[in-house]
Amino acid sequence: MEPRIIEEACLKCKDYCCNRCFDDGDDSIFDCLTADELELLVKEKRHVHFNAGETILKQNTSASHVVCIKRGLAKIIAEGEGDKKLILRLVATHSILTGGGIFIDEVRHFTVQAVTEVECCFIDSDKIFELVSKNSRFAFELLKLNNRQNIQMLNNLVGITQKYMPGRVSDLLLYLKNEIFLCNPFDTRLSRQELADMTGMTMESFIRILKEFKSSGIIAVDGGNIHILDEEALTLISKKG
Amino acid sequence: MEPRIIEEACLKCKDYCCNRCFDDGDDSIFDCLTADELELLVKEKRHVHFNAGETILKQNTSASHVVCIKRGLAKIIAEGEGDKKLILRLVATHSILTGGGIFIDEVRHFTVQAVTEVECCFIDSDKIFELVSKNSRFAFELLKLNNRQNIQMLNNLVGITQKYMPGRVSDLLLYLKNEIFLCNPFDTRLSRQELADMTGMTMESFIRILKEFKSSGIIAVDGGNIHILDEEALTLISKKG
DNA sequence: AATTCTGATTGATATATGTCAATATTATAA
DNA sequence: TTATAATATTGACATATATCAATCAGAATT
Repeated sequence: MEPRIIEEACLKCKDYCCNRCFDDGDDSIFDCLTADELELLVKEKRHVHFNAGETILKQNTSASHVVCIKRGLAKIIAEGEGDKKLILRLVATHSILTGGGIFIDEVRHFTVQAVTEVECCFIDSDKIFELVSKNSRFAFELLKLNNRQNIQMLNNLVGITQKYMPGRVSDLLLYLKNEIFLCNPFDTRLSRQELADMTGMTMESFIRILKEFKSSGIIAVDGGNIHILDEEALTLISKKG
Repeated sequence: MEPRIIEEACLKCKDYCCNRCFDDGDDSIFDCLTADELELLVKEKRHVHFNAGETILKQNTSASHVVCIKRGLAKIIAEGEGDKKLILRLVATHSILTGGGIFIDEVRHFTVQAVTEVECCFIDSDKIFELVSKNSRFAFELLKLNNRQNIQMLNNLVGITQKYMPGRVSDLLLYLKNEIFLCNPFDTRLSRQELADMTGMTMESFIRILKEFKSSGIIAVDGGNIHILDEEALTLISKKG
């Protein structure tokens, strides 16, 4: 992949941003843009740094920007009535947050909070709209992104409503390993409370299941560091509910 | 809105199809199409009739078509392991089903089943793809549709995970009145089992909550016919969880 | 080292919800 | 109409999960 004009522009604005910054894993949603379009997108973007724990986007505020996570890990939280929260998913390096409803009501339907230090870019939603109407391949990519999130949430919904706690914890552990950290002994960087909030259960209950798994020899746990020893067992537990 | 060429074509194929057939409530997703594009879309569409109970689309089959509901009521079901099912939402006259993952894996992630008699059109997905790349306004409309479903599912997820049964039943009743049937004493056409499947709870539990509401004077129930007497009370119960 | 503090763990108990079985009601067929 | 099945309702009971309180471990501070 040859470097693009945009790299130059980014060097100019001294935030080390490049097209990799907009790479969503295997195939970037921004790959289909021309140099000019990419330039348009990035020209007035703002590069922002967050410390762990800081709120990047807040639920119920107006969704005027799209955020690209350049480095770090963040959690997406749906806040319910009275403290109750559900962590929908994590977003890692090279993810794009189109936000809850930028195409509908321009209101964010969830909060995004930094888990580690996070480097990200804020891009004006208008720019995205402009590109959607200019470049249909880009629109297609956005549809794919949206679709993917839709399916993930569907699976989440079905899992949480139909499975017992061990099944849900299994799903979480497999998700962390296979989709977020991509390595086996992985360091979650998340508290027990946060992990529990990803499964829709209490911290205490979560800990109990984790303990069961540990004493069954399915996993090894040391603080936030989790090692999956028997992935097959987890898959099985996930299936049977 | 002046009639379009397509009406003529439809009279020809004798299924009374017209551009209204693609009207998604207030603003049609197909409004932005030119006559030629609409023609392309509808030319090879097939009009299909389903009896109540019949399966319109089946989960895990390939998503080669998009379906427009022209008349009737259908339910969208996420099938889990072993009989377990969750009814995600209902789709009524003038809805469009882009299907689970037409933009990703071309696999359907849910089943759609007719509740009443249903008249609908099957349109080739390829046609949709073609239009997305030809007409960016259409792509934008699809993004909106997708986004709306995403938000609805998010609210559903939060509700089901964070609310007690009375709150969930309240949500369901308000949904049925305000978003599906749009009138107050409404005839659900759904069995108690199906209603329960929309809230992620057991039929027996659902019936008990319904009975409580009835004896509190919040609703009146006669078979499938439900009359909301005190909507404020339901809203309150929904809020407090 | 002692002290505080925060997060993790464990235990005892409460409760929301599910399960199972019995009965009532309505729909369907003969 | 009677007979038969399907669905709805109710009750008694089981259990998954939450709640509350206590203890423990490690980090941070003094």
